Amino acid sequence: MTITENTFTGEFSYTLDAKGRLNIPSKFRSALSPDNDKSFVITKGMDPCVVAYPLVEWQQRVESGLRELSATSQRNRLFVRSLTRFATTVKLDGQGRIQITQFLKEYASLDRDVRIIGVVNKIEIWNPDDLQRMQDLSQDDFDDLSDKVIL
Amino acid sequence: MTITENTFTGEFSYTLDAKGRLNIPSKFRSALSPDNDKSFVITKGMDPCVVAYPLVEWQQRVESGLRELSATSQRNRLFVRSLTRFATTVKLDGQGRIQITQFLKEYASLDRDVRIIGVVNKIEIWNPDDLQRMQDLSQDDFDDLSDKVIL
DNA sequence: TAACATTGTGGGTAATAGTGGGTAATTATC
DNA sequence: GATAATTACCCACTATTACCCACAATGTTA
Repeated sequence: MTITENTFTGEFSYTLDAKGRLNIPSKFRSALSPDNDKSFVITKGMDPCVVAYPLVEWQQRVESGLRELSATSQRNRLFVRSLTRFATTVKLDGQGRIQITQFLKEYASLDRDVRIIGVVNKIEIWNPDDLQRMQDLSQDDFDDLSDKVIL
Repeated sequence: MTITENTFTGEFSYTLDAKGRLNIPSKFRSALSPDNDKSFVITKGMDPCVVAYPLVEWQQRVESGLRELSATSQRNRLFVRSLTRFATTVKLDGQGRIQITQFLKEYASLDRDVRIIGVVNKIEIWNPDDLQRMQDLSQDDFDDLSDKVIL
């Protein structure tokens, strides 16, 4: 198989309509493997954005990872809670859109125009202004990380 | 086999048509190994040009590395985002052309006439004027690099 | 050299994608 | 249990894209 399933790249501009519906780029929809049942898990990102995981990615990588964290540590409990509290499973409608919850819309200050970007194994949904405000990596940081990837 | 797969050399002049389509030199197309499914990943270059990787090259060298980076680190998130945001998978059409996204056209200030050059494992797409403006390496730089490559 | 294949380029058309809105079904509220 | 609010499902419109066909120029083969 050539195209990598559940892998997302690129940046797209979309609009959040009056009913709170958001179109998912067609390229992302077709990258979703069938076992996801056309569903994502959306939750609060670490940055001020909404993050959407393919359902199976969430179950296999995130949920199972969180399971490993001992609940005796307060820090762990806070971390787990912060991720799961706002996590919602959403399914694509007939037109390929998902519904963004009120809380997440406010958290990421999403208005009408949003920017959707693919970040390998997940998707981020941004307010265009916030995205632009994110500072770039310094050259030093870039150099540190460049042994992970050969460009 | 005479030609090395997924290896590109030479410089070619092509035109970007009104629909944003760009022909890939026939030599490059035939060098693409079949497992690429006639696809490239195009993205922002470090220089003001568009870079195109054969799909598998991108998956093996870039994507798989990015997958290993935990998103709990802010630096990692910035790094992954900076590389994937501008990356799009494009497939050759029946005539062997790819579609250049609006953003990349603007970034590399690509107009009608473009210069395509093969850079071993990837392809660069330049505005001819910008390419000419790039100065050549000095003899000192050559000396510094001479232990890396034997000419 | 004549016939043929390939390559770069252009354009028409059908299919798809993104967006908006109506209505029925479901859920929540009183 | 009746009503209001929300959500899910369906239909519709427009712009973009993908796919197909065409053709001139160049290269190749018999």
